[in-house]
Amino acid sequence: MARQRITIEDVARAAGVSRQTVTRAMKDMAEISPATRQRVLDAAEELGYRPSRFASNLASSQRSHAIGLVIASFRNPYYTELAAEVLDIATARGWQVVVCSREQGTDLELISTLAGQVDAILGYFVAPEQASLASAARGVPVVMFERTAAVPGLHSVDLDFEHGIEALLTELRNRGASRFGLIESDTATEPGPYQPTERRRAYEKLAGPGSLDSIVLAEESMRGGADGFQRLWNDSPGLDAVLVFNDLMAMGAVHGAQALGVSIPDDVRIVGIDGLSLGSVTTPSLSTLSIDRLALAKTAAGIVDTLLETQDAGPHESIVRTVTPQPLWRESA
Amino acid sequence: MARQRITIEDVARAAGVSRQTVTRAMKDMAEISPATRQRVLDAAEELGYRPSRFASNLASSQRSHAIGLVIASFRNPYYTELAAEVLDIATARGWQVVVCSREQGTDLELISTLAGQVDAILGYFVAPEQASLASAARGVPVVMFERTAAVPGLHSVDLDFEHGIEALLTELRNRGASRFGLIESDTATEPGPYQPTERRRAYEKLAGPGSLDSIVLAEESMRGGADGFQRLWNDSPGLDAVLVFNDLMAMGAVHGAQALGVSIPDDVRIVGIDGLSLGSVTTPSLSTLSIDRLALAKTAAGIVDTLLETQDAGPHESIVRTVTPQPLWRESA
DNA sequence: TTGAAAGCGCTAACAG
DNA sequence: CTGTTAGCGCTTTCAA
Repeated sequence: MARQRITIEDVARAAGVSRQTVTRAMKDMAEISPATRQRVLDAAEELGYRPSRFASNLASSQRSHAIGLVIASFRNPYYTELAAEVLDIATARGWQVVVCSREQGTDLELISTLAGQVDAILGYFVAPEQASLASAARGVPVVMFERTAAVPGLHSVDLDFEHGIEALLTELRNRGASRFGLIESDTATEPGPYQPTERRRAYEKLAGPGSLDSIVLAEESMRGGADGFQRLWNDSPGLDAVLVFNDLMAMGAVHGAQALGVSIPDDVRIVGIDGLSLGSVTTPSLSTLSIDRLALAKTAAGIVDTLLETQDAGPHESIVRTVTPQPLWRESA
Repeated sequence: MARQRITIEDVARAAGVSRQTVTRAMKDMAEISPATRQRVLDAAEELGYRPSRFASNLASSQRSHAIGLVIASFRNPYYTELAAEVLDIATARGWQVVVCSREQGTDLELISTLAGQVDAILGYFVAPEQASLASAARGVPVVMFERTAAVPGLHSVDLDFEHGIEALLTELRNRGASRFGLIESDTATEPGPYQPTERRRAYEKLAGPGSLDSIVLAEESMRGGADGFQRLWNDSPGLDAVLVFNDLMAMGAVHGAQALGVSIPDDVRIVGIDGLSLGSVTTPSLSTLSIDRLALAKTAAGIVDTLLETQDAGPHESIVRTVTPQPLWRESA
């Protein structure tokens, strides 16, 4: 037979008082005599009483807010630093944050689980099927990073890669580069057919026909970057600049190049995307298209503010905001 | 005037059905006609209805579990990798995880807030006053990392630095080192008087009188490590081995040494603590006392399992388990 | 200073 | 297939 949970009722009985008196004792309220207070506390401790967080939240009027955050991985500092920013902002607002990584389930599973626990969901989703995401969220607003929201109930903080990459290419050309390569992530899309990322599309569009010489897919890790660079270098001699999907892979690419005896930035310029602080302490330090994670977090939080305020007014049209990455020139390019 | 929350009652009224029928529609239950189902769903969408997670969790018998995790920082991969392990394990058990960093509040504040939201708390705490931690937790069990629990309601996963550091020193001596230095964290203790960390105590005890030549305090970051090394090197000529509080600082120390033209490991051996995977891709790669984060996470989860099972049987004596770090020899030592 | 009553919003067990 | 009746465990009036 399963032991029943110990409730406030049990404590009240044990201490010979009413439930209300137990509440008074537990919450250090004023109107209670020290004697009964102590008696109740002892009884509670004796029984191992622990208030139900669901019951107390239900009964009390001042609701607590919680948001869910889904990052792609805990093994990439970009995401953990973003999580740090989100946590700071959430803390300032008194929100709890439930953090998950996309490695723990499919988008739909994660959203569906979180929807039962939080008031809003932020995160990185693949989102090929936005309608199903929205329905999995059962009315809980979802703010997606780097995926333009197109159905009600979903919202987004987009990244304007076109302008960022344009600035990058212009300066790269000024510095004498003319033959560009790209190392692209092979896992940035859901299981299923590979789809070019927005980074790639922006790059292809801007590099112009002929000037973008070669593209390889690689695993989204440092090792993948090293490997990708070596394939690229072998397949496409004469490259003088390589853009890499993210900084982690770019740091790997630098390693891969060094292992081949290729000098950076003399033989080839390497540029990442993200703006990790780690990139400033490598040798050479990493040039990159920097994404302002604080701005991302703030923007997302602002959307949630709006949504939470109007949450009783019916369904909400998509809110779409944009953050523009900025080139950050260091030594590798 | 504040708008009231939209409840299941409102939806029922709007759709002209009972509350129970609304539940049936929302949860895709069997016994309902497609027509009314759709009508209810439409009404719910129209009103922007979102079920209260507190009410539904209270009412349904199958409770959901959540744990809180407090890490020291999101800027140190050691902690985020630990978080990744904890998340994996929690996910496998169907637990939600609320993550916080110690930068967001004092130990007491964090514990007190989390106590209202979760069923157990894991984390890094300074814990000079264990009794107050326990009382802030209001009966919610707390599992501390690297702090031996000494009062009921608190539990711990300790690290056995003595054995780990002993192995480290023995091998370092075999390799010819004899004059040791230590770069210690200045922030590993709560605001207040500095207290030597367990790492330092173990090191001092084992290095023996006279063989431990110099100790500096430095900020717990890469920059702090670089700075610490330079002070140490200037103040204490003749050192041939330096142990550093953690890998991040050790990587900084390596940089600091290189900036001074000091060769590693020829002029001085540098050893970190943590076992970050990042340490394998630096130049030179970092030797370290590796802490098995998966083991830490598993051990903590095991304690929580025990606690959750017996949660109705009264208060719980402290459970204390230990994990022993292992030397990991790479190039820097 | 304490107790009794009335919900919070939802789900579960029954009836119909 | 649908509605009614009870709670879940706690907090909040309001009396006493």
